[in-house]
Amino acid sequence: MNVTSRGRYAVTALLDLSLHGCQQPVPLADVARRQGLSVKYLEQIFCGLKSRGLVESVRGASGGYRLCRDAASISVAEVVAAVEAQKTTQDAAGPVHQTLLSEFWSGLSDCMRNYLEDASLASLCECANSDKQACAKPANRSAAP
Amino acid sequence: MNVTSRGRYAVTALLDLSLHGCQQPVPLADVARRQGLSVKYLEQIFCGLKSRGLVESVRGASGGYRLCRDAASISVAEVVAAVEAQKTTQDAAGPVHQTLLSEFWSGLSDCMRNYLEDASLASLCECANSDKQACAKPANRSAAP
DNA sequence: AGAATTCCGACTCATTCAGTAGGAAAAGCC
DNA sequence: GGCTTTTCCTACTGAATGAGTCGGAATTCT
Repeated sequence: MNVTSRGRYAVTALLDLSLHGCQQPVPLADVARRQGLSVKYLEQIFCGLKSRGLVESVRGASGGYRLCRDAASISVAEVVAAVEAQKTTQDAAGPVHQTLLSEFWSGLSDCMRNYLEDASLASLCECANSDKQACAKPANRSAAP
Repeated sequence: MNVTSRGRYAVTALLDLSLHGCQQPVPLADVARRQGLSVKYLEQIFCGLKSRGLVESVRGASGGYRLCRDAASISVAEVVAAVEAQKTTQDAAGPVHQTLLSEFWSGLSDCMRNYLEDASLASLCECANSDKQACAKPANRSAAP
């Protein structure tokens, strides 16, 4: 179990998607502009997201991405796992040198997983809206180099 | 918050220390032999452990390392932090791109920290002894390839 | 004096992270 | 039908980090 910035970006991007995609697909260019990321990097991330069935894509002009399921039913754990899984699926029973401690360490993973499973995209949206409506505003965000 | 294999080795090594060091210091060569690690690598790890006041050293022949405090008062969190801190102290408020999510991610760190703070070296020792007396017995442990 | 240890600092090697780049295929729009 | 917008695919780069090695100096016991 490991969370890198790629995983955090994935959550950010999906949050953006769920806030802005009311039904029609959202192009990555929009997400990129709003969140200050590169389209190319987002493509990579969404590749993993799609292969895990979290989003679906519409190709061609006026295409983009859309959540496959309700935002309330998508946990952060799933999102992170989707993009983390692209590279390696470690975290198995791997390095044997300490069988007696392996339970303890896998307990740590479980602990993290639980935390991430308890949060859904929808619940984060609510937080975002009440705390500070950071990314809810499509306007007033010019390209700042 | 991040746990690498260095942190896991540190816990392993201190566990070994607390099982075998009854009062006199334990040389790293012994730990290395029992746990299948290199002395050089252990030196590096114990450097961090010592600077955080978890162990004390005795130099020269028949020297070695000894726990500074009772095994029950040393949490795994401390051990991990000690060797993790050697390299970088990241995990601060760093990458700003998502202020709204930063609380959520730092909550994850807290979650991990709590888990690691709840376990002491002593408690792990007990586990080791009851589950399977892996390293508690100085005898009947020949080098099994 | 000699052996056993910790101590110190540099060094290597592989992997992973983060991000870029270029172009091909698909689909809407005029 | 051609143009544009988009996803898709695959490779590449560059920096950081992790894991571990190595050689030798300082210290202290026997």
